[in-house]
Amino acid sequence: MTDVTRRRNAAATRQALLEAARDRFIRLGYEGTTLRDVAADVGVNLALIKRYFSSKEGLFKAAVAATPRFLGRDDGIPGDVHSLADALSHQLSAGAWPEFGEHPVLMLLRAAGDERVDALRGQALLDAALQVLAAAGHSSVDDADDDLLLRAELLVALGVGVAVVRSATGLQPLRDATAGQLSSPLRDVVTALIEPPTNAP
Amino acid sequence: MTDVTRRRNAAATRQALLEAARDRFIRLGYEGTTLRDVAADVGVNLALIKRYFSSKEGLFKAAVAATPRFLGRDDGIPGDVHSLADALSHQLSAGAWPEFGEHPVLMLLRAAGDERVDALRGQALLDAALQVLAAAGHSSVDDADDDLLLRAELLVALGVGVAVVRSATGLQPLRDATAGQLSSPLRDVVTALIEPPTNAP
DNA sequence: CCGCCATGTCAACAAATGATGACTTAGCTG
DNA sequence: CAGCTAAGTCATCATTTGTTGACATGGCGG
Repeated sequence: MTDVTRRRNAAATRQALLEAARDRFIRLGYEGTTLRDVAADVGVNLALIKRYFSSKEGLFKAAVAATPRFLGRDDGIPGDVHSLADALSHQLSAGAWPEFGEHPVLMLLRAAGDERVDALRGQALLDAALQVLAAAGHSSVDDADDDLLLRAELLVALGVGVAVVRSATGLQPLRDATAGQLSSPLRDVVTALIEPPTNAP
Repeated sequence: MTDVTRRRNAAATRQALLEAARDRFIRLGYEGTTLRDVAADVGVNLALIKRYFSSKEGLFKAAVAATPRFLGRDDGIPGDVHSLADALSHQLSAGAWPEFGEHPVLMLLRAAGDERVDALRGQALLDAALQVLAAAGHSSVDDADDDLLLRAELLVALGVGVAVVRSATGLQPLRDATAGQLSSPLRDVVTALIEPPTNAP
C-alpha cells in the first residue's frame, strides 16, 4: 500500500491493488467492495484496475487465487488429533491473520454467485475436511464412512462459524480469545468428534 | 405470496412483502436484495414498500423483528445437555426451516453495518450462548466463568458455521444431513464442550 | 348512486458504481 | 536529447437501485 518503491512500477502497483482488494473483499464481501475504494486505497486511478484485472470479477478471482485456504497455510498438515487441535487454536485465535485483518476463509464465503468461485469454495472446505480426516489417521476418502466425514465437516463448520461470529459481532470472550484459551475446549471438541469416547464395542 | 385474499388488503399485502423480503434477505443478504425484486415477488409496485416500511432499512428491520432467533423458536429452552443436543440436531438438519429456505440466523449475519442491527445480532448470539449455559445447569451469567462461556459460544459458533456452510456450499454429507445423522456427533460435541471428560481433580 | 379515502401505480430523479476510450506523462533506449 | 512505449489519469457513459411526489382506482359509507 505505502510502498515507496512504487513509482511507475507495474508489478508493485498490481500487487498493491491485489492486497487492497483482498482486504476489502474479506471485510466487506464482493458486493460491499467498490473498485473506487480499492483504487483509492492504493492511491491510483480506478481505470488501472481494468488494465490489470479486466473487471471486478477478474480482480476478485485474482484475490481468491492469492489467498490461503482454510487449513492450508504453511503450517504443514497436522499429523494427529492433538496437533490438529493446536493448529485450529492458532488459526482461530484473535490475533491470527494480521495480514488480512479477518480470517481469509471469509472471502470465499462472501463471494457472489459466480460459478467458478462456488466450486473453489466447495473444494476448499472439502479439502479442509479431508485434512481433518488425515489427522484422524484416514489417508483416503474411501477409507472413511459417511459418519466420519460428517464429523470432520462439522469440525470445519466450527472453524467457519468462529470466523464468521468474530467478524460479525463483538461476542466476548470469543472475540478476543487467544490460542491458549481456545486450546482446551478445541481439544475436547476434536477428540469428541474424531475419537468418540464410547463407541467401540 | 399467492394469497387470493389479497385484493386491496393492506395488512395482507404488507405481510406478503415482509415474507418475500425475509426470504431474500436470508438467501442473498442485505446488499444482494433489491426492492424491485421484493415488490415483483409479491406482484406489487415498488413504491408500496416505501408506504409500508418507509425505506429499505425499515423493511429490513421489520423482517429481522419477525424472524426467530437462533435457539429461540418455540421449542422451549432445553433443560439438559441431551435435549440441547437434540434441539441443535433438529435446528441444523437439512429440512428444517422450510418456511425460510435457509436458517434464519443467516439474515442477522448478512446484515449491513447498521448499528441497531449489529446490537441485535450480538444480543441474539449471546442469548443463544446463555441458553446453552442454562442447559448446562448454570442459571445466571455470573454463575459461569469465562472458560465455560467461551465453550458455550463455541457451540453457538458451530451452529452458525453449519448454517453458513450449508447455505454457501454443497458440501456433502453435511448439506443433506438429517437430524438423525447429526444427533450422534452433536451429542459428542455438546458433551465434550459443556461436560469435559477429564477436568475435575 | 356517488364521492372519499385507503390502496396501489407511474414516471422520473439522483446517487453509486462498473466499464471504457481518449488523453497524458514518465522513464528508458538509441 | 528525441521519441517511443508502458504506466497512469480523466472525463464520460450506461446501468442499477433507492427514493419520491403526482396520479389513478376500487370499494365502502352515506
